[in-house]
Amino acid sequence: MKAAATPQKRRKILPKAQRRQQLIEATIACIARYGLASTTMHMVTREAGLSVGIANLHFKTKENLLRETLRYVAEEYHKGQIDIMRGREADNLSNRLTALLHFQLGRGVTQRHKMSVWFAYYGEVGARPVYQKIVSAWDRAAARELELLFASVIREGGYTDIDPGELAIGYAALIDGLHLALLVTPRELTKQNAKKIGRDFLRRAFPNHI
Amino acid sequence: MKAAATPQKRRKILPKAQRRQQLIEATIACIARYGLASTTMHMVTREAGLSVGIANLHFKTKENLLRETLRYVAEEYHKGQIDIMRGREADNLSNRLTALLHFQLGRGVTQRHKMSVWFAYYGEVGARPVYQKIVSAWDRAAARELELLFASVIREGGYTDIDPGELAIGYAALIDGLHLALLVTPRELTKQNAKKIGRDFLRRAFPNHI
DNA sequence: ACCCAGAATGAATGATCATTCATTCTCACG
DNA sequence: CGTGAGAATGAATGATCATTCATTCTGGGT
Repeated sequence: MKAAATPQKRRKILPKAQRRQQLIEATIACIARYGLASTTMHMVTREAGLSVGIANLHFKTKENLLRETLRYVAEEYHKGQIDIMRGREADNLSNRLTALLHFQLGRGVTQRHKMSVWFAYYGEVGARPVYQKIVSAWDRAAARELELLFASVIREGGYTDIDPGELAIGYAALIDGLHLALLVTPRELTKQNAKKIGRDFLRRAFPNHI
Repeated sequence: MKAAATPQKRRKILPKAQRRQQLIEATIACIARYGLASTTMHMVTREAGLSVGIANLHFKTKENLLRETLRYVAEEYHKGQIDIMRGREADNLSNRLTALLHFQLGRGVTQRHKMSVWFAYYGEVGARPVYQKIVSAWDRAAARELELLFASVIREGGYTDIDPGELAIGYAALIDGLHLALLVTPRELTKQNAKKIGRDFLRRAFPNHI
């Protein structure tokens, strides 16, 4: 008697770029579920529905895979912000501020598994200079863009006594802190409320705009 | 010929509480230097100048040691805050706000290795419910205290249109975010500047006090 | 001075994991 | 339809690590 026929998954050959993407997404899923510390190559490749060896084929080492995954996540988040800040559709500065806030605290970004991945890497930044370099490069780019936006708002509103650079750092810190609060103490803070808190921050700085 | 005499460290017997403390501090040092993921029991016990077996003697497992270490770190930080907020010396509310800010962004708390440990654990919160419970318990306590302080300030200043609970969450988020910025992009933000940003936040909310 | 409860040690064990590579399989191309 | 370049596989390997426990050592009690 033969063993019960396992539905024999047929091997599929795909372009390199596609496999890399698939592995990066599996990595994100595993980090969100099990944490950066206990994510193994077996988990990642199983999650992707592939064999163990595949990881080595496309990314030389685990370290490489983790690095590329961070690059992907960082780019996704920061590019999203920058696109909104540079956006031409919302020429109105008030609308642009609001759109930014809604992106930063909206459904897409504040999904628990996305924030988990984000902070998992932040947690290793203190010990891994490579991660710090990747994150800080994107952070700098977003901070510059935010400073420009705030400078425009300050000019338009005739606000005095506000340094756009400092306000940008403060606003970015507030948003990061709200993400952390949503992750750590979700019971105490709804996304709705987080948005209101962000909006209040902007309103106290730019009362004529918000 | 005998081997070069290693200075033969004499075995020392100490009370349990003292050894536990010693191991927790060694754990903190290792996490700060190598990260939570790659900290091993050998590292920790070597850092403490003791043998490997000692860890199992005082903490049943590695998981226990890490949990107790988080408890220690969380308590240290949050108790420091709460003590200031409840402090009787500074009966003046303005002074109390300032003292709090100086503690939160001062030399003691913002040391790189302390923030590293803090965020290392935050990074695992998404995957380890135990960590979340420990951190969120302390967070809640500090948030309640901060809300009371802000409520007093609001009453004294006759500020309208401010919800003390929401402002407390916002302020706490800002401070967390500033810690993150100090850790990730220290080049872009001095502690001096972080304090100014925190102070500006309070000033915009409580203009008569700051 | 002696003893022994239990604190401390560290070599040994077994589990887990990243990485390798001989082999199998696919499919674009002639 | 046949073929070979190279994509994909997964059992095997060796390294690392948490945990164990037989043994050694210490110091308070007598």
